[in-house]
Order: sequence, then C-alpha cells, then structure tokens
Amino acid sequence: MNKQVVYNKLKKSALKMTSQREAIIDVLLAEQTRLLSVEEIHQKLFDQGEKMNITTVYRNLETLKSVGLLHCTVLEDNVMYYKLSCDHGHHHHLICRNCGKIEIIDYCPLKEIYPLTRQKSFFIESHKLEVYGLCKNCLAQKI
Amino acid sequence: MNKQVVYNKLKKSALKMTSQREAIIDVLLAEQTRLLSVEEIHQKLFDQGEKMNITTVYRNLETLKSVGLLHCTVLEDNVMYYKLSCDHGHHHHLICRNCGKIEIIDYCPLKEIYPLTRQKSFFIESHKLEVYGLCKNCLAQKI
DNA sequence: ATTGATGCAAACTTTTTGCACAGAC
DNA sequence: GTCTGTGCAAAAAGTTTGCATCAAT
Repeated sequence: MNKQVVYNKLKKSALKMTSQREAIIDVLLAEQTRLLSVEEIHQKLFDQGEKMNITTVYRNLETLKSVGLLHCTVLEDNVMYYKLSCDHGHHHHLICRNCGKIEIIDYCPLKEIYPLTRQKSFFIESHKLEVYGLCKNCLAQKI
Repeated sequence: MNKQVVYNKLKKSALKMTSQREAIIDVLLAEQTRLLSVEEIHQKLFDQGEKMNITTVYRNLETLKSVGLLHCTVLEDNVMYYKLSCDHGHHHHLICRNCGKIEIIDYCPLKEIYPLTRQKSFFIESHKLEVYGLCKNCLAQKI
C-alpha cells in the first residue's frame, strides 16, 4: 500500500486531507508489517511532534475503516489493533504476540470451508484466519 | 460438554460451587450452540430469577476461562462472546452474525499453515479460524 | 476454621458524542 | 461559501478493584 492509493481513495470518497489525517496515514504507512493500537498510533504521533487529540485518531481510524483502507482485529490482550489494507488482495496473517509483527500467509482456507458450509446450509459472508506465535526475531531472543 | 465434566474440573482446581456459579454454568450448558455476551448471560440469569451482581458474572467467566472451560471471542460488534469449551477437541466454528448460533467446522487449517511458518521461521503457538455469515434459519428469514 | 466467593460502590479504561470553531475544497 | 474535520469537555460503556461479609469445604 502506498500513499497515492490512500489519497485517491479518500478523494473519491470526498474526504478532505488535513495535516492530522496525513500524519495518521504516514504512521500507518510506515508500519505496514506491524499491528498498532490506538494508543500506539497516538503515542507515535506525539513523539513526532504531531500532537493531536486522541478523539481525532479514533475518528480518522473509523473513517479509514469505512472506506476499506483499514483492517483491524482484537488480540489476546483484548486491545484493538489496526493496519492499512487494500480492498483487493484478501489474505491472512501470522501475528507475533511479542512485537505485533505480521506476515502474510500464502494460504486461504475458503476452498476447504465452502463445501462444508454448503452441506450445513450456512451462508458464508466472511472469515478470519489468524496464526499467533513468535516471529524469527522474538524467537531468537527467547521471549 | 456436560455438567459433570465442569464440576470435576472445578473440584480439581479447588474452586467452590456456589449457587451463583451453578446458575451461570447452567446458562452456559443450556446454550452450547450459541455465543453469549456478558450482558446476555446476566440478563438470562435475571429472567430466571437468579439475580446476581454483574461483577459476579465477570469473575466467574474469568475463573472458568482460567481453567480452560470457556472459549471466548470478539465479534464484529466489538463485544466479547463466550461459550463452554473443553481443553481437548480443538475445532473451529461457523458463526451466524444474526443470532449468534455456532456450528463446528470439521476442518482445521493447521496442516496447511505449518509448512508455511517453517519457511518463515515463525513459531506457532495458536491460531483462530472463524467463518461468519448466516445460519439456515436466519437465511430463510432473509435477514 | 479456612479460604474462596459475593455484593456493593467506586475507580478505571476505552470509546463516543455534542458543540463551537477552524480549515480544506 | 460550504461542508468536513478538529479540539475540548463531558458522557457513556465496559470492565476491574477494594473491602467487608458470606458461605462452601
């Protein structure tokens, strides 16, 4: 995901580009292989001198989510985590429970699941597959 | 899952059986094919005349979870949902977004995922697969 | 008798809302 | 100029904690 894709999507949705929104998007663009909580995003912005109200962070994440630019999930700690995502290119992730690093899994279980749901007359709308554990680095540090 | 399994597990963990705990377990036993939120559990107890503080519900769910008798997950509405589960018998679910009904999927993606994580040096600890949609009944009602 | 469980109230955390004002288009 | 976005304060929602008391073992 690059800046232009995000900008085009916002433009198409008649959303304005403000300095706050741009800063939030920059943080997300810079951490595309990591899940970030609202608190982490707000803290990173703060550290970069982009001091804004956390309400603004919440509202922008909601906006980005509503136009399909953001993926989010709740991890074991019951905290919501976010990352940029494109509408197209459905995929699943490995998630490091220590550092939040994510890697794309080149596998989707849909083809296995679909036949099973047919026989149960269950209408599939979406699915989630997440694998939790430790990434190479955190494993090496024996965390 | 039946009452005896739950009771044995609690006994082994030196946990006492109180009327409140029993009522909570009964609600969970009666709804083993449905995910329930804390609010729903509390309301069902209330309707049955088992009026207890919601703090007690929270504490008991935490207790049951800590001994491995309870499975929980956060759905699209950002609400935590619970159901009884046994330690053994790992499996995944179809979840109806309308009524919360769940059905077990007779498929686990672990064998497909494991080779992929080996080549990435990712150490798997756990995984989650959930399929969301509409069950037979809710589909028939065109919800 | 001991130790875990409960009720109540208060605190805490996370997220949302209302409103006046600012700023992008 | 219009309409969306922001900051601030307050509220709401969900969950946890401290403590005195109760009750299961």
